[in-house]
Amino acid sequence: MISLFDNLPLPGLAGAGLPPLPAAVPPRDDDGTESGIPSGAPASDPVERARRRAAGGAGGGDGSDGARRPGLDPAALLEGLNPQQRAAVVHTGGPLLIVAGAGSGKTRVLTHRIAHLLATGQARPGEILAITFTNKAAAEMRERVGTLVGPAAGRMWVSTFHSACVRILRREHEVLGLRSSFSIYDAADSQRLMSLVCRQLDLDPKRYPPKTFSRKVSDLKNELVDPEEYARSVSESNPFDSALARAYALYNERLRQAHALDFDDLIMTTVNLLQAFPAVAEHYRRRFRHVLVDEYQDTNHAQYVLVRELAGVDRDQDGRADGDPGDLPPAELTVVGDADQSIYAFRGATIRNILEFEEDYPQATTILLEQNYRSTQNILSAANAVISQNPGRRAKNLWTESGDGPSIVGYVADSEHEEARFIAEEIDRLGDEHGVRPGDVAVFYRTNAQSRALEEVLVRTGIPYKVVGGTRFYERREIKDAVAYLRAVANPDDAVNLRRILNVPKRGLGDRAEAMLAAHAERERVSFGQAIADAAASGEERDTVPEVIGLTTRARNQVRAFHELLTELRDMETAGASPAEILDAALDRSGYLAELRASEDPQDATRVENLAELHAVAAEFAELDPEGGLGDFLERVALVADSDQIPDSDGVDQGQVTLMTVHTAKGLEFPVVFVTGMEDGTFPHQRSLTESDELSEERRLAYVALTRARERLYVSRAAVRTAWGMPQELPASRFLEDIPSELVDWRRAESSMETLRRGRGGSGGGGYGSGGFGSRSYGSGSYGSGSYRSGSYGGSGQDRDVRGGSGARSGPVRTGKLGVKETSARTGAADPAPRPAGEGIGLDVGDKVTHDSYGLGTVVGLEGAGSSAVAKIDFGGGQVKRLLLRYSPVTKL
DNA sequence: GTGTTGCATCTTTTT
DNA sequence: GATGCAACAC
Repeated sequence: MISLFDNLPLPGLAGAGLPPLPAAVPPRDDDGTESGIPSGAPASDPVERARRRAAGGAGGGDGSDGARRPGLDPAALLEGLNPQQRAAVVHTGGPLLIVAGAGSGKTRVLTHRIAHLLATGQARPGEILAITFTNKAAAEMRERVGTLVGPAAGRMWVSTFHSACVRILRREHEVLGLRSSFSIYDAADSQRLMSLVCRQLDLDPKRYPPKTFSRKVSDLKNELVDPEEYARSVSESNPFDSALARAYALYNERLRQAHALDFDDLIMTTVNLLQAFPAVAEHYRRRFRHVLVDEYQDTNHAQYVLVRELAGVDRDQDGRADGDPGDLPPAELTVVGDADQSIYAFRGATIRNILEFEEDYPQATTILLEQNYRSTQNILSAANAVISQNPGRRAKNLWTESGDGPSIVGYVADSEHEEARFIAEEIDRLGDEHGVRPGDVAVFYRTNAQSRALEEVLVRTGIPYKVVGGTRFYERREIKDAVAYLRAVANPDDAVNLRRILNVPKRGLGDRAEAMLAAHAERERVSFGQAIADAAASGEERDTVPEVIGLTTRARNQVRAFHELLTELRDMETAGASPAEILDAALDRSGYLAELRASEDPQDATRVENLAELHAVAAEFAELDPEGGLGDFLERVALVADSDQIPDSDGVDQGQVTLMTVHTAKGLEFPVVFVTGMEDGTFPHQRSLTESDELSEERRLAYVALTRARERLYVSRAAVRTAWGMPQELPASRFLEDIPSELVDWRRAESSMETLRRGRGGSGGGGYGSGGFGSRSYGSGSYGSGSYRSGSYGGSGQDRDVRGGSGARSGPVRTGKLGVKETSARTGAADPAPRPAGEGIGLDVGDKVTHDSYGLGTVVGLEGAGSSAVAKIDFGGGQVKRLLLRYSPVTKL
């Protein structure tokens, strides 16, 4: 009986450089025999494990099984580990929680733990499921385990939540009524579909924005709330909620008709599958005896349940109908995470999962990893100080043996351009004086839009750089168009993608034709793809096929041509053409490429290049995985992320400075890190200022940012930053003030404006008459190469003086660390005169105001309320400014 | 049916 | 400042 299990076919090892594709999943013995297997030996019994292997031999001729690999010595795997790490590696038995602070060697522990399980015979490679969040993390883990245990690592499942689910769903697609080449919709596709749905339901897009609905549906799916359940829970008197309930139901129906799953479905559907089909669940539980989850703090509810289902934790409670509860013990569960690095609550991650792990799993063991192997003590002390301000947090204190290191360098610029200039000069100087290569340097920002100013300066100074993230490759229009063609080829029912390309490039099939086809599909209860086929029917077929009414002859001819194109491409696929060849044909025969080439628009030239790159990706795919079909390629494309494109740090060349958001930076490290935009309103982000939960998340984000640095850490802010096309004045980030001042060497401690204000009678009362210094002070010319620049390179004595004065820095701008919400109306420089009681800001449209720099103006609009209130003020001469009242020196007259 | 213009919104963060 | 969408003109 046991051999049945042992003889599971092994996945091929083709495409060694690539993550295994779903096709590599071993077939399942699903005739029910499995459930009848008496479990003589609990999987966790090492002796039995070893015996099995010795007796049965490894299945499928895997002479390279890890345990036979010479040199895989359990004791050797423990060398160089500290006591806590070691405990985590050797732990056996119940669930294990590893609380791993930043830089504490988490991946090392995980990989060594896996290798140790194999070396001691506690597990065979095929029994291991390791789940990460990013493909990059998965690849790294696979590679590092590979170096420890050899090719046997190829038999483990090391993948992201999403791709693990796709692998499972692909195998089980029949049970779900899906074609195996089902489409995966990304956020943009989902929104498109939601727009169609909302239009069909006649919902006013102003009151019920499809985008909001799309996000809400995503949230619901992350909570495993299906449309029926949601409809039940919603009160009909609430128009928004009931509209949402209807939209959710129709949206899901449309997805199903299109044989498509959205991102959240991948998890939710897998959970549903495992819960609804005990035999399927049992198959995976038997297979995966060790489940390891990385970044556990970022799991959402659906992922949490998925882990429980896979590990078989809840078996006894929820329904093993076969009445054989003692059969299969739960898999051994290891989760690794750090609540302080949870930065994805906004998309449903719940920090609860890690905080309450011990309650969820009463037998759990917890191991804390606090020794940091990455950063200097100065950096860690700063990070600790910032994160310690978060309420309700489990105390944790990172420490290192590597010494204090250089001071953290702080810099206050007058504008984002000045900030960028400082960074560029500093990178230059570090290169000259300390041999720092551009590749050693990373610049972080809160939002992608901030990369612009940095890029401008880097281009000008000739420092090589690379922006990671931003508008992502697979979200570019031309790429989405091209991929839509491939999706439509692979999945003829994929309505969203068919509609996307129906008139791309232009073939005279506009809204009207599309509507007619959609109406036909609805009337005849067929898919949109079938409607196209019906319209294209000609000659004899015409009699057997319902007519698509309302199409002009011309439109019908165009639809026919479109349909023929798709048919040709599908024939190519059937004939075994590679994804690259199909892509080629699609772009060529549709005329898409020709249209771009003929275009005058310089942007279109870039588009052609991007398509060439996509083609290169497809060609490379075919090379590495010759067996891979169109579906495999599309799956790969659907599940890639930005962070996957981050170059590995150990390039031989000088490399490039890496620019990215803090979110993207998670899990990475750099010798030199610049954390930019440390302003209240930028980082922490504006939208987080009023919610303490969100503020906590911002703080964790700051913690992540600071702990990326190995040796040198820079924090900088700009007193004025252009956002929404308008300059805004922003005070120092509260996170800066949390950093103990003795750790920071302020190269420049306040902005020109702040210096002037202070000089003019300062923080107290009425120094805010009409502005004597105009907008000139924002320009780059008014200070620049003068005194402080040389100061910044000069002796540190002067720096110290500046730092000494930094206490005053927060004076005029923001008072203390009081709750923002309560004090916002009265804080800030904007308050020389008492404000009228009641409405916090006391401004109305039509009021006359003065502004310290812009002079006299009239309020022409008000937006937001409380601390985020913004006024649109016309200062004459076409100057209409949007000002965040809380921080703007505006006085009502 | 297509192209242009003006308007609104956008700036979190991602598998 | 950019992009996408809706309304309008051709």
